[in-house]
Amino acid sequence: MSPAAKATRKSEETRNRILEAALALFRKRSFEKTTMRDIAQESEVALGAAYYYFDSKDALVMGFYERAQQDLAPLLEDALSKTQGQGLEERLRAAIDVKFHYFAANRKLLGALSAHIDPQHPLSPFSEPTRAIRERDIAFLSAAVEGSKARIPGDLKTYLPRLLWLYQMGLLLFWVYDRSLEQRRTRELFQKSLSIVVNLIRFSSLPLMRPVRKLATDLFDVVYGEDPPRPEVAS
Amino acid sequence: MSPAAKATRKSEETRNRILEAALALFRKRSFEKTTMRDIAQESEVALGAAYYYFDSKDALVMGFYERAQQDLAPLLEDALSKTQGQGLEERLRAAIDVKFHYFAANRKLLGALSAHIDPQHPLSPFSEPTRAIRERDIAFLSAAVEGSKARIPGDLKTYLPRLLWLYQMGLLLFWVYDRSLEQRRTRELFQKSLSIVVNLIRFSSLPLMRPVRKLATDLFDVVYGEDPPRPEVAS
DNA sequence: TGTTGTAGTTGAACATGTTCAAATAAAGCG
DNA sequence: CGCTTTATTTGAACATGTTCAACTACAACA
Repeated sequence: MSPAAKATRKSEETRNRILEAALALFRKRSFEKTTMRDIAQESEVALGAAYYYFDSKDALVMGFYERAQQDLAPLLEDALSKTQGQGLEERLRAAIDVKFHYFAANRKLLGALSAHIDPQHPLSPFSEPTRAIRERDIAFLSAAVEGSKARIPGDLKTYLPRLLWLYQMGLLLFWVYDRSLEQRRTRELFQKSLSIVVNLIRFSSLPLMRPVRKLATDLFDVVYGEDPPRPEVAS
Repeated sequence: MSPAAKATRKSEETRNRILEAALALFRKRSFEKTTMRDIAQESEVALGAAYYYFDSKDALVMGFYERAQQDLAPLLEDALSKTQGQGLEERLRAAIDVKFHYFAANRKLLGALSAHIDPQHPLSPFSEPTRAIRERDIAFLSAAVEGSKARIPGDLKTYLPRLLWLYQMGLLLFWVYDRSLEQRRTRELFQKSLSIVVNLIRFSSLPLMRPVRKLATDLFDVVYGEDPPRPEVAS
């Protein structure tokens, strides 16, 4: 191995060690109660070094999110290929179940990631920094629809994946803060709501529902409309 | 005036002075960029005194919220009495408009109040500390429905106000983060969505829609279900 | 091999929300 | 009034996220 490659690897190892230590502490003690000094100590680097690898405490959570997305990709592909050609409900359930499983050990930690509504906040599920992750996620829901038996009218095609992403996001959010035993309520909500969602899609896909679809998609366009050029931000 | 009353008044004045200074600074410079030291200086008290009157920086926002609710009550009553007996759409529009108007000067500040999804966070719109305010708010929506021409089926009666509160909350939230010029998008959303909401209520109130209503209310019960007794919290 | 530049590392210093023991003022009471 | 208790005020001290100038290690290169 070239010396340069060795250095790169060492640097990556350090970065990884810091991230691991951080996530372990976050899980053990919650995001809020873990200090950057704790993380530095646990990963045996100086405080400043942690900031050399991660811009902020939030960036560590972002690191978790990115890794999650990487881990999830093959799992989701697997779930979707196993349900290829089945009903939309089965495919959506399979995809969303993958996430519940994957995040089960980090349920609380997920809260740090989604605690902010403000689209300007880096960790918000609606922020610019999380855009790439969000879009890859939406692509999976798109694939779930595509590979199912469901026939979706053309005027819904572009909207449905984002709507389903919102639905799934709501479920995960509810789950994160679900204080019932073993998150029983989330399970019940998932079960009941998914069937309703799928029936709603089926029903709204009837040809005579076209005007209703128009109402919904118009509304969606207002919400998702592009923001105007931002005013200069003093830096 | 008795000395005790005088003291009470003086204390109230100090508290008020701190709150005013805080809100003025929040408006001028945003919640985040205002420090407690700024507030203390502006209101001419020591840093510690600010904490004597307000438990935390967040508590100042809570103070704003409480005052807003007090100010809003007569305005809402007025709006509702003026639209007595009119359609649900008019009454809801009137009520929600009152809020947009009232909060217009504090739109950004409202963000500090609603930035947190976590129901455990004191400032979350779903938290225990904001419960009283929330319930008074829901009561107004209840009154808006009651005094309108709309006939609501019995099985929806208890749910509708809370659903409308969620709707209104969503609108306000969208507004807070709406970066379009003069919040044009929020206005458009309000306009279009309100009509859809009212039509949805009308439609779902048809006798033959009873099973659909049952689906919806069951779902709602899962979401709003009581949490089990909380585990002891180490203090 | 010596030089130089880059990547990585360090801990002190800073800003800011919050706490707290001590000081002061005011109220109540005999 | 003098004493006691309570309310208010003070600013130093603390915890923690973040920045930064200085230092070290090491690779590349003449």
